[in-house]
Amino acid sequence: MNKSEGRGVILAAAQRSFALQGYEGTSIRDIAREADLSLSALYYHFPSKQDALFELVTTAFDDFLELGQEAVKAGGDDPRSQLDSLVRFTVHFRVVNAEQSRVLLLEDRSLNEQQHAVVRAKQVEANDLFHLVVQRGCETGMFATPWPYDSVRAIISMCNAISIWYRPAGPLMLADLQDEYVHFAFRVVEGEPIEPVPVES
Amino acid sequence: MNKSEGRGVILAAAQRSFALQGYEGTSIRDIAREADLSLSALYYHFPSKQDALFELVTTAFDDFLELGQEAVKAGGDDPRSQLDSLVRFTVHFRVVNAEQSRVLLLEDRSLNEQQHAVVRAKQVEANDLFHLVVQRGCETGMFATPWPYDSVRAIISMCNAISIWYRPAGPLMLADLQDEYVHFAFRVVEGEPIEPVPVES
Amino acid sequence: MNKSEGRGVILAAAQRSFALQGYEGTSIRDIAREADLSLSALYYHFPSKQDALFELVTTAFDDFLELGQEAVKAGGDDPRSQLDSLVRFTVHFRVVNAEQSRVLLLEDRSLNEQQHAVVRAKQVEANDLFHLVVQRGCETGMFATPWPYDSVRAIISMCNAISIWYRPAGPLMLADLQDEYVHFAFRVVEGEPIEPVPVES
Amino acid sequence: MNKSEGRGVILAAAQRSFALQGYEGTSIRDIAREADLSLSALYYHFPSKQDALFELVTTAFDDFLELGQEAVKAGGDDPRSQLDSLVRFTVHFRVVNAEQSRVLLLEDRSLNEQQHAVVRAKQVEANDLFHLVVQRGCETGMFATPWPYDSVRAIISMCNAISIWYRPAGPLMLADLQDEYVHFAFRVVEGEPIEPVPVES
DNA sequence: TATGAATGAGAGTTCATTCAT
DNA sequence: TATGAATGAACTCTCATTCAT
Repeated sequence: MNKSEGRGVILAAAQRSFALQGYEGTSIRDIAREADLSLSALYYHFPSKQDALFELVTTAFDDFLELGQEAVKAGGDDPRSQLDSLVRFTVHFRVVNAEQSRVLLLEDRSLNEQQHAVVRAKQVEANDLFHLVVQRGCETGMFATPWPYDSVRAIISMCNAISIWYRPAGPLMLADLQDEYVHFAFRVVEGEPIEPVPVES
Repeated sequence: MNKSEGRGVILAAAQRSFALQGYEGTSIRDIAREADLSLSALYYHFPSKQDALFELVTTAFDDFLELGQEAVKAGGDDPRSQLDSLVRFTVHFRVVNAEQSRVLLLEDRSLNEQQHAVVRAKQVEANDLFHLVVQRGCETGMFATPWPYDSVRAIISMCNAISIWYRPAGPLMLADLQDEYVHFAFRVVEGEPIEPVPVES
Repeated sequence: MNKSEGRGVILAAAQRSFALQGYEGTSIRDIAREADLSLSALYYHFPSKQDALFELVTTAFDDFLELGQEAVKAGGDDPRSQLDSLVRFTVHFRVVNAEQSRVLLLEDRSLNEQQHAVVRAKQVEANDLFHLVVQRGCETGMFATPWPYDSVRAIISMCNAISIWYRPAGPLMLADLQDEYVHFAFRVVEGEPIEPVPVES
Repeated sequence: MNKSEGRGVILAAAQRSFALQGYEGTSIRDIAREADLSLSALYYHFPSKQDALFELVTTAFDDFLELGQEAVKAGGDDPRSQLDSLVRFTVHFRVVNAEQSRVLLLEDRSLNEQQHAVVRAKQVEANDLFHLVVQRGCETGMFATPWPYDSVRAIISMCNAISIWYRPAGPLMLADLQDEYVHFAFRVVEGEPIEPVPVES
């Protein structure tokens, strides 16, 4: 197993464990077991448990950011289709990368101050994806909400929560969930959705 | 200090610590220090750290439930004023009892299975406060959302998140926040708010 | 066992172990075994292994200093009888407290910077006991050495080394050793001993 | 880099590290870093950390012994000039090879029993250089000390200690130090130095 | 009621060392 | 010759908990 393989295996194991038990609730022995490696092998690849968390969280944010930016771009120039695309993507990300999302959303408090600062910056950047879109939508009169900033907070909150309650075995199809949340988002910012949403439970 | 005082001091210290560092990230020595008590004093009052968490979480849920039920009642028979009252209360609770809320929302995974079952039941009960109101609102035609169930999830998610991002030192007054979130909730369930919301940032 | 007893037992065990295997070569399990205590009991009494070393070293220096000052005083005003008394005491201390001396002489490098500074100050104070006596002896013409400072270094070095090579089971009686080293010391500083030394091997 | 170069680099790195932090306080990673080599490269050249120490210590003793014997020879037949030469050489060795000396003097306790036996033999041989000279000096009446054996211990102790306190940046020139210690040695054995020592601080 | 002293288990981390390449 | 990857044992230290007083 070469170095980058090793790192990958460890990160995957750590993500699974952190998502399930939390960072503090996970021992590095848990991770080693999950990765089917010896304790010390972990320390060949990562200087500390916290560094592994940091790498997980930053990677997760970078992934989200990159794809989020693409989603906005894919929405063209129209804030409405940008919001549609961004919410659709976010719901997708929270469902498909639920573990990654749970770690990123819940475990950042276990980073040290310096790491936290880095992550907070990425967090702001990620939120700004939404803020910019909604801001422009309001300026162009497409969104009528009196609270552009807090409406974004509300939308982000509802999307993020998906990664916590969503169970893949459940009845909700991802596509339906995306439709729903796009709908909710447009309701919150008080804009017209770009296309009629098919009504079904 | 009598017994019930002692319990109170300990629970307060535990709540502060758990809210800040998480259950697993808090040692029983942290709590003792925070409560300015000896380690053994803690064990006089609580059989274990986990039991203290359990008591915190159940109390928090019971508090929320009791006041939530009152809020619904205070809304009379009209699902619209019930929703108004319920959201207003929830925002209030998440702001004023932010620590309690953070523990209740984030630390339940550290309970044991049996405790978790108890808590999950209360969680369902709490969510049902919203579901029943929205359900009735839809049945009476006052709320037009095609997804009564998931719209409640969205509303609950956005309200709960407040306890995470809200900083009391910030510019947002509680009353404004309540107005906003009531507004958002009505937008999500697609109903008419019971009174015009004053527009200000 | 009360707290100060506990500390005493641990310090004794640590001293024995450090003297034999060195600080770095001694694990806290070694100390615990030697003290017949559990690992964790050690941490009830000392915050760290290094702190135990620090306490040992400072105590050893303080003991040496206090008794050394008394020895000088006991020598009255005459630098010759002061030197006699001081060397006699030092040899005694190095023989009787050989373990303590070995730790103090060899393990100070394992202290942290701040602790080291404290210890270095005591070291200087201890050496000054000799320097002051020899200085005065030279000023009064009783000692003729052209190098008062370095002759003290030589005397201290030879005395300290005793704690390393001396074996109590060996043929050398303490009293004889004291006579010898007093004699050596006077030879080095080039002064007349205060009394004829009985010659025997 | 060929094999013997590699060994040299490693031994140099080990010596530096052991002298500074002690054998037990030095990890094999410290040595690798200091030698700018990989961990495995060390194990190509030495079967174990302890073997490297053994080689360092034996080499140091062999060096000292060889040069010490030459020093005695260079002193001709006269015990006085032999002692002069031997002390002069020892001081030189302790100053110039201070690291080597510190390892040899302080770290032998970390050898295993068998290695220790080998080293102890060399130690005896090295001390015997002095003992033989002083013995003859006493037999010929040139040295008057009543304790030939212990006076050697004292002389060796004061010389060895130099490698511990000496700082090359300090004011003491090597040549002066040699003069001083030759003087001290003759005082201790109670013999006439072979030449007048120039008096200066 | 409350504490000081102690404990066994387990935490994260580093150790000297090995081995396939 | 030399290395990257891995290992088991041991490290210092902290954990939740107990118990005699």
